[in-house]
Amino acid sequence: MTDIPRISDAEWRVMRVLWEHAPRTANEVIAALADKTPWNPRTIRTLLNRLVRKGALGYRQEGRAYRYYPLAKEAACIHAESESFLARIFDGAVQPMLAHFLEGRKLTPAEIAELRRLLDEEEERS
Amino acid sequence: MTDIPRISDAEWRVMRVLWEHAPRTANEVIAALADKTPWNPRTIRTLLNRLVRKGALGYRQEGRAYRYYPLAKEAACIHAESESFLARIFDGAVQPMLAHFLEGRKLTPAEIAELRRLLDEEEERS
DNA sequence: CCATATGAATTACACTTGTAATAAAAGGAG
DNA sequence: CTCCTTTTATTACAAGTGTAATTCATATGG
Repeated sequence: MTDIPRISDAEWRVMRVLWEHAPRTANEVIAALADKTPWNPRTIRTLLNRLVRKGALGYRQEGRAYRYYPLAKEAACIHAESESFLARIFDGAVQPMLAHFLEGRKLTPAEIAELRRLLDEEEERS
Repeated sequence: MTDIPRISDAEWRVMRVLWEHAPRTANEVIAALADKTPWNPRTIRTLLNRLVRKGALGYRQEGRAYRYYPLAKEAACIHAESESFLARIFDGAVQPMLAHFLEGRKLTPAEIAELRRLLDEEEERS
């Protein structure tokens, strides 16, 4: 589980469903995605299958169906993707990236306060 | 130019070189990437070609060679990619994304100050 | 016990991507 | 004018992706 499988765009949608709550059968995953995506159930089954092969999901047999659950940890996957994005688009420079997201974006006062708090923490640590 | 071409990982490296300074010949691009990537010059020429076909680059003939320059605007591409990343990984939620990047990351005091300033601005605008 | 329906497994298929090699064109060295 | 070199254009080729359809196995209703 130390090596993070590379998860594609469509696959992320599936992983998020299972990170949110697991284990789930294929049909439950399909139901959860029904109103968020226009995907054919076949497509979702294919994605589940690929994720198992990649080692991102595991499953337990239950009756004639499977119950899937994540093997890859959400935090680790988010971290990997974030670093990859940062390197790709901002050449690894955090500050310009943060500036980009702050600029011209509407945040609630509460969110701003929370971010300030994180900055304070960050400052203390150094 | 309103529709942003989808630029791949390797292609981004090339675009960044040309956004930084343009127009440039293929050889100049190759030289600029020589110490940053292990790519064969052929590979870089292929990427230039694909980017032209995608409409991300244009070129002027100059003697027997081309001088390439960006057609897609950097800011627009960065924006598109950032939104796509945000949607994909954080389901569009900015605050958790920012929190993720702030946590456990080393920023210089100057960078922290700059981010505070951006938060102030953000606050004023609302 | 058999046909059907349902789930998983296999196969499909075109497009993109990484990573080049080869072909074609055209200007400069002799 | 002809050959070599340099540059662009075309072709290659496997892996990954989006998006399913088809096949295989099996539990369940009759």
